[in-house]
Amino acid sequence: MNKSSLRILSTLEHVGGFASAQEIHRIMTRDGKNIGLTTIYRGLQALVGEKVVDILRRDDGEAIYRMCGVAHHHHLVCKNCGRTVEIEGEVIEKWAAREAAANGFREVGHSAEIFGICSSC
Amino acid sequence: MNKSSLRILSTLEHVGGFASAQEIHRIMTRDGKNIGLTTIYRGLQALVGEKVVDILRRDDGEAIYRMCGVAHHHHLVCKNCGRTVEIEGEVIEKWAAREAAANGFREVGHSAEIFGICSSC
DNA sequence: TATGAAAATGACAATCATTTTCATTTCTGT
DNA sequence: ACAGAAATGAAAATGATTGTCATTTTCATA
Repeated sequence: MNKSSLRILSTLEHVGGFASAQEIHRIMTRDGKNIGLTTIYRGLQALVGEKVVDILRRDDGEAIYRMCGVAHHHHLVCKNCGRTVEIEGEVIEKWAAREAAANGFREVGHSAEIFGICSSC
Repeated sequence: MNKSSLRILSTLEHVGGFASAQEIHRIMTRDGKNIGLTTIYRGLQALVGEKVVDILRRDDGEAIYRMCGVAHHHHLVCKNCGRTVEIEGEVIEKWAAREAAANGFREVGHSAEIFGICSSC
């Protein structure tokens, strides 16, 4: 994690929600932080690689970034015996964020559950 | 719905899953169908407007299209005013199927909902 | 059949986000 | 201080998508 990545991360933290590379660059430039657009792209790539930052897409295809939150998990529940398995749901987080952004929603949360018949039943 | 839109739709039907505008153009050109890339883009836009075709994004941001199926949808709900938007949830279907299979579950169903504050609130 | 307005078409140029290149600068350890 | 490595950013390249505009097609009506 190098210095500009940290500066980018701090900007991302400051804006709160999502921001595109170009927006981040505009903001940092406006605020007197001196940084090149190229460096922003590289920094964001690095942060995404380190899973510190999430990337998703606006409707027009522009990539937007946000700090990774504490990704909450979901449940797989047996309709018959009630056995519950905790599962990973990163795709759901992205889906929720993307759909919400596409429709102009803020302060987004979601629920998702899978139910079926477990192998023992 | 004009003639080229129909030809595009038929191509899309033929390929089955998803295809980008460029891919559709490549396929139609290869198959001797004479059509310009611009017309493909316009036709796809029209089809999306008529809700005959769905648009989504590849990871690299390229737009891909498919015929609207009867794919069941999900809801994006405003916590404040209750406004509800129907949204696409193909990723959810896949996620549910994959996680269920990984854990040996059968007869799988799922629920997923996103909630937040809509742009008017 | 002829005609003219409106819609459709497609070649080409423009736009815009993102990536690549490459010369220069900044670090890092010795 | 010095060499080599990593980081930086300006500018050019890339690639998808959109805009422009002259030409062609469609189609209702005379």
